[in-house]
Amino acid sequence: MSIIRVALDVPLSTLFDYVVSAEMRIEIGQRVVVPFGRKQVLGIAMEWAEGSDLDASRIKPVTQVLDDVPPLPQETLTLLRFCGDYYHFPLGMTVLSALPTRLRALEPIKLKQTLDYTLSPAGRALDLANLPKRRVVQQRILLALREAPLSGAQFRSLSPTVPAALKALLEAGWVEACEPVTRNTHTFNDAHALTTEQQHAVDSVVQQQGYGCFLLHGITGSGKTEVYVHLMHEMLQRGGQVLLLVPEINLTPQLENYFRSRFPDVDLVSLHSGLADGERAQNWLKAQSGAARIVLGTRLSIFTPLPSLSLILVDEEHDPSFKQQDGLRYSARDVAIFRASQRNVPIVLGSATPSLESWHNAQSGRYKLLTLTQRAVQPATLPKVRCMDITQLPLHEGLSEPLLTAIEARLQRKEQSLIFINRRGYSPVLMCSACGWLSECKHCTGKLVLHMKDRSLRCHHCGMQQRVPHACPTCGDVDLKPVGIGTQRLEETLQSRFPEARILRVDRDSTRNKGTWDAMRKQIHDGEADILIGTQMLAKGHDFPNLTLVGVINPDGALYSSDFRASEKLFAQLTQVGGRAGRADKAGEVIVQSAFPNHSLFQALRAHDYESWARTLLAERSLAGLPPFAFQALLSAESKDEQLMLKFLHQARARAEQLQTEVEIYGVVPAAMPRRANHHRAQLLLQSDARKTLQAFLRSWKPELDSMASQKIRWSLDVDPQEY
DNA sequence: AGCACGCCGACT
DNA sequence: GTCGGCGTGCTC
Repeated sequence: MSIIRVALDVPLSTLFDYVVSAEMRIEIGQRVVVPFGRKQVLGIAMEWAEGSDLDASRIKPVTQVLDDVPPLPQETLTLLRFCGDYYHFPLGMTVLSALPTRLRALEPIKLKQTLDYTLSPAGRALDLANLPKRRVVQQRILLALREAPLSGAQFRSLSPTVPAALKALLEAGWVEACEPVTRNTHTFNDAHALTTEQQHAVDSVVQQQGYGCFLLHGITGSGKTEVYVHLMHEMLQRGGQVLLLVPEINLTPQLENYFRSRFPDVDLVSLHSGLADGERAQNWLKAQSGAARIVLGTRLSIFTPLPSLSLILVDEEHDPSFKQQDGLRYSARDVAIFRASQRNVPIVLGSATPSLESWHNAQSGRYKLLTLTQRAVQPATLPKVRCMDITQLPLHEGLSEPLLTAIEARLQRKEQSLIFINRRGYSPVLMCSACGWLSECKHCTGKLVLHMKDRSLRCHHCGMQQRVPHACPTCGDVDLKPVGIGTQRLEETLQSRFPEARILRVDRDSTRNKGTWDAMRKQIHDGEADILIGTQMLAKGHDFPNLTLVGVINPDGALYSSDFRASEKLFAQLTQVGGRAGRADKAGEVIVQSAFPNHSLFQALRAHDYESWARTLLAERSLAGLPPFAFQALLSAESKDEQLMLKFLHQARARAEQLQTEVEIYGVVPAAMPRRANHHRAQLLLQSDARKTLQAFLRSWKPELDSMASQKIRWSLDVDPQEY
């Protein structure tokens, strides 16, 4: 009697044993349907077992083996085991969360067979001259097929109307589907010669034998993408697959088009949460089969099986969105590095402002540093950065005169300005001018944000919404005033100051509807907006060639934040928004309004000197014994019952101390947002100089936490936390 | 996580 | 006498 151990989507660290009947064929990595409790659930066959600790009578048989798709390769299973282990997350949930939703369903999936097309005997005999002249695309297809069979991707590069023409030709019986042909050449649209620096970067990676981690540090506009393209080209020539990880979904469609235009006949798929379940599964399967040669994806794509993976690229490696903030709290960048070493292939981390973790590793020699110092598109220059001291300047609704003058100059020159502000809504708070009452959320620690459009007060943390009161709830005074500036109020102010200007506000409120952001981007590109007001959404994204001014409204919060990474993030963010200005042949300008214009952060920003800034921060971190000089784990808990939640954390802390570890155990402290949606939240930080020590500790501590758990408490353990 | 079982309060 | 609250425990 054989027993197989199956991973299931349950919060338990164990696998589950099932009996496999003699006639049932199961391969490791296959999806299986098994009885669990009173339901049938989907699992992954992980390993064969010699026997079982359980009484034979309790072991149920596997219901069904799904052989609709190939099994997950052992390499992927090993990667997932590593992740479950490293992030101390239940193995079954780790494995299942790596699968596209559609493949977690009990129903088998129909694999869309990717076929090539070739001329049928009839098509071969056809005289093209007899074809109606107007059927240009059909003619082009037939002509191309005389040379060799073509793949879907190659067809697409012929004309956008290929699908209809192909359908007609298939119906006419001139063209027929055939088994895919293996090709070892592809079309590469080489844009222009690489700079010496770019060439050096490409050569270094190309010459790398086996695993090697490269940090590609290149200022905005220095052509990191061009390096990626050339690396892809090289790896494709060698017959390999390339995985490119990118931060957010709102960028993927454009990037996808871009890479398609550079490799018109290469099979490229994208993987991100914006895809429909079916499409995502099909793309995933295309990657798993090896048919997709380039895979472009957000963090979730790091677990995709790639049989001939030969290079991983992580663009904007410092970006916080690579870290998952719930469930399996993995860092896709870190998993990517593990995967590259597991696979023994090179990996490139690219950024204008690398994370201090990566920078530190590059300094110590663990990573190989590749630097791009020149802007690739001449004669573009880096934007000039000016800091306005808002303690010395009068402000009009939050805007300084120099900034307003600069905007006006852009309007006259028919150029675009971008005002970057980190608060959406009209104003971040409503205040009673009589008694000082502030609009606070009943359910959270946060303030209610005033939204003028629908005259509501909204909580950005729990989603609570209420109408703006007519009078102060405490003293009854009717003089309620908005305090502080949000995107909506800024829009109003600028509109009254520049009545002729076309102002576009880009934030989560204005782009909520699907497709809106795309439409807005087009508007900006076509020059149909003069002033853009936006939150961090606008910091990333494609170049707006006519944009020459970026204004930053009071980013000071990060300078005295309790989050020790706040200033690192701010520098990256400001560098990124600054990079939006003056990318074409027009010089750009960045104006930052701050109460601390001489802060070292702004000095470094003005000098475009990431390196000295990183040196300063690393010195501080080293002195304070913080990451990257230490490794952390964070236990967070929340509950409606504050006492119960605190009891859990204190008990967890006591157990940790009993474990006699060298790991430093901090006190139980309230979370950054101590109350959210009526849940009280607190946390406990663990730290060690050695990853190993921390991991060993967590391994013995985690089971204790599991046993202390109670239904009323939600808790999570975050290894290498990025937010607190 | 689900989903049972199980033991105490207000209802036909 | 039952319906149903959510505390506790198990799932191969």
